[in-house]
Amino acid sequence: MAEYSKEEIKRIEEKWRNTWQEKNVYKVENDTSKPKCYVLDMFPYPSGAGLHVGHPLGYIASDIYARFKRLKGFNVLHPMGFDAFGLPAEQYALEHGVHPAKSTQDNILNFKRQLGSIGFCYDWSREVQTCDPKYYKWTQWIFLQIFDCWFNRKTNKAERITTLTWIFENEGNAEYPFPNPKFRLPNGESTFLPVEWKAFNQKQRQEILMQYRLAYLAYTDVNWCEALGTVLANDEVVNGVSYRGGFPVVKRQMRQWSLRITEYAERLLKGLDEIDFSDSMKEIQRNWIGKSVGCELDFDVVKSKNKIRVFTTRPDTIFGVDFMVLAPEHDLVRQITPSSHKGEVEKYLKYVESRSEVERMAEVKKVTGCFTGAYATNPLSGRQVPIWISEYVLAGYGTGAIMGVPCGDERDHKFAKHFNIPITNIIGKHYTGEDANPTKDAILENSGFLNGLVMHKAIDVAISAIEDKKLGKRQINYKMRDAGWSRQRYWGEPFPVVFRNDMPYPMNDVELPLALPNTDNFKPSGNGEGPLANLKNWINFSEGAKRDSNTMPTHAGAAWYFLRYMDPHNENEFAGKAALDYWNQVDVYIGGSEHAVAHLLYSRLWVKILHDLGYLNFDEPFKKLINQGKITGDSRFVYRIDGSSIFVSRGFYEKLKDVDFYNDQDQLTKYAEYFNALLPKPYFGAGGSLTRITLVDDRIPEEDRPIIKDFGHNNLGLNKMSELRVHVELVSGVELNIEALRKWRADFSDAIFILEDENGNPTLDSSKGKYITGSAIEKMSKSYYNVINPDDIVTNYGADTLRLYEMFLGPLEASKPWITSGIDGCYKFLKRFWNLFHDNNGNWNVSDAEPTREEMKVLHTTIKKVEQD
RNA sequence: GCCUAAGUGGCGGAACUGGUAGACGCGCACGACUCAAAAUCGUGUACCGAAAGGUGUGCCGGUUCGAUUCCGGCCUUGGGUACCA
Repeated sequence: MAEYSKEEIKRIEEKWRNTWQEKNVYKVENDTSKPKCYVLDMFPYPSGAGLHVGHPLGYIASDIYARFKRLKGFNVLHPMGFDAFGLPAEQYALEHGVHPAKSTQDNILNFKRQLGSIGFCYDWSREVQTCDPKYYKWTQWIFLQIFDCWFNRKTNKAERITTLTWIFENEGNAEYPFPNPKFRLPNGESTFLPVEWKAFNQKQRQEILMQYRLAYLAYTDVNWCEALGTVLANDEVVNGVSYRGGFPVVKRQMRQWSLRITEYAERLLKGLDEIDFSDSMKEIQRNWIGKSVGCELDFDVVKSKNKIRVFTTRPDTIFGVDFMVLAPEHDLVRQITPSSHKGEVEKYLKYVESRSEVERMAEVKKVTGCFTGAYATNPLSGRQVPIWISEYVLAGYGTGAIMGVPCGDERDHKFAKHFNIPITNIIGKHYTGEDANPTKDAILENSGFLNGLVMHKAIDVAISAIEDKKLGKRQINYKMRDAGWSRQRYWGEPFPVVFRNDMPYPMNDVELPLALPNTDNFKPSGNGEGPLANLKNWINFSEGAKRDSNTMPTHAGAAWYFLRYMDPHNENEFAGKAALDYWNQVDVYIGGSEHAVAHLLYSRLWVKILHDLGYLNFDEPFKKLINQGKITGDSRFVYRIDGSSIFVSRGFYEKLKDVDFYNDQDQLTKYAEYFNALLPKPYFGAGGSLTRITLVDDRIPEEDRPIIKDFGHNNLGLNKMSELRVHVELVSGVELNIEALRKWRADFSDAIFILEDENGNPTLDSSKGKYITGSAIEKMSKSYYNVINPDDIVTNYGADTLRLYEMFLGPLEASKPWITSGIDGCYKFLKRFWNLFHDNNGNWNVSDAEPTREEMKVLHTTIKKVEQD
């Protein structure tokens, strides 16, 4: 066959890319009689690093599917765009003084060039960029729709605020309690009558409505990250440090926008049953929502009118309550503490306050607490139990108070043991006295009217009794919190509201977009306000009117971009009704599992709200989700003897690493002699006395010779070895290219490499032996020298080889290593395929002869198989 | 700990609803072409065994005429998650 050089590959691919572009072959129309298919990739954040081979994996899969569906007669929407707002561009601006708009555009151009070279069939005329004012106009508009609605728990959907004001004018709010049960009117009440509503002034009404709005302002505990100068969402905080950068995060109160996603907890949970996500993905979302069913009940505080309300999923264990625990932040702590215990309690509260989030996270197992001196009465048994406070009880979950059942709950058990609180056993031999047993299968003992019942059956009996006696009620709790929606950042969507008299009012549709003002000052203004606060004229744009100095999180633009693709140039609506109805749900959505909680939940939420408001006739955005696996890197290691510049091949490393370097003198002597036999002069040997052993470099004159390492044990100078990563491109397979390595890093230029020959013997002669490297599969990272850039593959082998090989690596969903050795196979495969239709000179060569029955059979079997696969 | 996915040759991985285990590729070996190498093409390649034959899908057991596939128990690895009462 004709061989194609790199230049020819480039020429051919360029030619067809240009042809496709000129002829608009991938342009998609909205009005067509064809059935639709919507194949979507998670749009990328255009980072400065460009694409690596992991990025295109999902894009290639979706591209193949889109192409297939198109050939099968579907009208396929297969767009691409950019999630272009975000923190990295802003940080880059701070460090390099480049405006985020500029660096973002540069990065987008680079991404588009890279995507283009892989030959994707996107309809680029539908491209969206979340930082484009024409786009974020509608992000702001949708935000205002969310601001303008509330969740009606009776109809189980979002409704316009006007329906709520009508209710307040006619019925008051008795039937529609505040979503936050702790909220009180200035008079201390939680309900009001229509006459009271009418008497409220404008600001008071707005404050009450704010309690119901699905996008609302409130003073909330937020994750404040000093280093980033911003607030982070819960899912941007991992183990008490920031997801990006790993900086410490502390709690802080700020007036923030939030989305009342908790109102949708149940619908978000139920919706999972209707959509085709992987089990693990659904499970992650379920865990995040964290539904638990149980009951709330009140314990009377002895010699006081106070009641402590607890939430429990195990009311069956109520007779096993040996103590109560309040969160340190609980409102009642100071009220119930008698003066005799005030000192102790205040001391403990101080201690808790001093504990950072990081410390609390790191020392989860540490038991701390303090007795308040007060007692509570068990409403069912009448028994009095001590009330403690402890940081293991969280203020933010349930009621911020628990009933301690040490025989059944591990944490309660540890607490009781630590503070010597007597433990009541209600589960007989299921409790050994050593560990708590959370079983539901035990027969209850010492449990009054529940005696003799199996625990899982007693749960319902106990709840019924509690409800009958009006001690409490059945209750469902969710772990999920409302979503913090303010960011103290520059590079995001401004909030389209105007503050008058400290309350926000929506801007008119015609005033949108509220453009992000231009500035060169991206520094956070400190004390919680974002860079926009530096622009005094913009913030205080007119008398008595202020703008919000925060911007929205990147999730905002990403929460609805899949809708904009349907009608990307519409200037009157976020997308036209006809387009929305036609394209409907995304049929296949491909992207990484790292967006499991944030992006997917917020997208689902926005779609549900827009559905409730009548804009969409579907209430789940993604019919099917496929999570492509990560492509991991394939790193290469060399083994350096510590403190020297001698590298041993892997075979010796494997043998030596198990040797006891301090005690196994015989083995070490063997290897030292073994290596010494090769080296220009003896290198390994006694570098000191028998008691003090040092490693020295014999090439340095003795008087200047520094002690490189002092081991104190073996006297051979043969020390432990370290693994060093070398660039994967310096290695073919596992054989190191030594000359390339010497050039790669100057400090390796004089290194000695002990090679291994076929029999595993050491040699320095490169014609007799090889340096074999170690290898490991780990994440692709610049610092691991294992990053593969798809551009290089396209240049050397062409786009088709890259595409084929990425699909060939293994199942789309599995994470798998990028091992370059296999790419030749795909290249050869394509060449052989090409040769089927071309002669030796590269000319098209097929026969027009009538196919035989046998040939037709093969053809159709193949078609069928390809289609099914 | 809990949830979840997975474990098959030297390697990446096939095998759809229980029906010939190892497709395809890498690697390796041999052969053809070549003065030679590369490229290309062909043949072989799960393991043990000279062969006949036997053994094999993480381990132990079960259901079945038949199990990589279903059931029970265990081991290992990846991912998620955790003072959530």
